[in-house]
Amino acid sequence: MDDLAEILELDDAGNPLQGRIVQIFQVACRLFAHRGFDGVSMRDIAAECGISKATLYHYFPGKDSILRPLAMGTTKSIFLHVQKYDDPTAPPLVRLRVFLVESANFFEKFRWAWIASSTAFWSDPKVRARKERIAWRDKYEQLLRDILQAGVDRGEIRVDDVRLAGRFVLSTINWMARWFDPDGPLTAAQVGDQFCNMIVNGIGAAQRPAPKEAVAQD
Amino acid sequence: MDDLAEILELDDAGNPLQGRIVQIFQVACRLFAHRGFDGVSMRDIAAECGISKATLYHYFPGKDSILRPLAMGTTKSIFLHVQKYDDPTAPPLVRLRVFLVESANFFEKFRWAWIASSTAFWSDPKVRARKERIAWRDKYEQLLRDILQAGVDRGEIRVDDVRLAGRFVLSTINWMARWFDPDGPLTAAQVGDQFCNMIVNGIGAAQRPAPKEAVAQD
DNA sequence: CGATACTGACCGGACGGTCGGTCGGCTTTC
DNA sequence: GAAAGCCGACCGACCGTCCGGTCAGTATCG
Repeated sequence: MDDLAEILELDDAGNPLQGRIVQIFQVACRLFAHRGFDGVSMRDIAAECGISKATLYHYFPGKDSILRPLAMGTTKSIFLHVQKYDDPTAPPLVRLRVFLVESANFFEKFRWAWIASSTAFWSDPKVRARKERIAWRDKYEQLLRDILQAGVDRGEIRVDDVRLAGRFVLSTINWMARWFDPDGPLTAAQVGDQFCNMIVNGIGAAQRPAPKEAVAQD
Repeated sequence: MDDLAEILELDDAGNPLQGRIVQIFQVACRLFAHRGFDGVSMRDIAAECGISKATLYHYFPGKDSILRPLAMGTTKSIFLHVQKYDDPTAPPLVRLRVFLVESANFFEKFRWAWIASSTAFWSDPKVRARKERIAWRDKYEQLLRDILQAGVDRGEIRVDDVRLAGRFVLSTINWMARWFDPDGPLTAAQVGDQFCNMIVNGIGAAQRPAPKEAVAQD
């Protein structure tokens, strides 16, 4: 189960979140991930938590206010997580690998929150906490672009369009939410690592060294 | 506007679909793509078509029966479309490029149907015409894997795991639905083409020839 | 005692879906 | 050729259900 307390904001007084609130977040984001925001009713959440719907409203003023911290916390935390592991002085290809592997690690650890958060983004383009959330998302994407640009500047990465290349890289991570099976043979980090190999070296076999030699492995 | 008549099944008598039915499909899939299946009511669809809700039910027995042919038609048609352009005797790297570019072309032409269809798949994993639809989806993915495997067998593609590589390739196409702007500077086909460059050659600049030389260009 | 956790009953409204019926155009019949 | 029969397109009104959300009240606890 995702340890959501790590990625959720503290309450107004700065105290850690109460158990019941964390439970509601956990239940809600698991349900949102499976059935989508509109497919989950407040009754469902309350029942799954073993409390009445009125009690749910005792803790949350509305349905949106359950989703918003989830989406916000996830979007903000993945940036902070990846940034924490990024060493701007390291070789760009190493930074790129760290970016991918740590994004995958975050995805695996907070899988339900990630999925709930991305479907939320998708299902409702109008009002749900867009601005601040998009700002964090942009920082995340910008970090990737910075890495790519650094690689281009150093002559270690060759792309025509850094923005397009950034979307190319993010596609592979973002789409994992649709098919990744935690019980499958590979961990998310292993998938991120292999994706990085393909991103950096390509899958073509034209005259070039074997993938292992092209970039540092851990 | 998507020309949905191309990808939708004919009626029971084999006649082309009536204008009103096509209109309903077009309106519905545009709305589904924007707000999600659950975010669109039958009233919305009827109002957008300029008819009453009762008339809508005159043509369709239920809400699901609007979505199902859309999702089915899209999933089936993209396979048929890509297969039509695939030449199994061509070099695998050329076939891969055709696969990507034609997938992108299909996406651009039937953008709303594609998006509506993929959100539908997502929002409800239970009953909505799963079996047959998944069968077409599998054929589409299998065609890509066949291309990759052919490349591996000929020594023109180097991957550890064809299935994982297939997901890698599909990620880039599937995620386009989330960011592609038809009014942007690139056509979908151009994006697919550039993605193919990155997939085949990688973005690393390690000692290897320039992308243009590594694979045939049209 | 007051504050907090909690509840069942309830509300207005939107949902998917149904029903009885109107209307204009096309056949059929004499 | 016109009356009769028919049919598909269409509509307003309505149904039961479930939604998000509210509220008065109770149990518990420091």
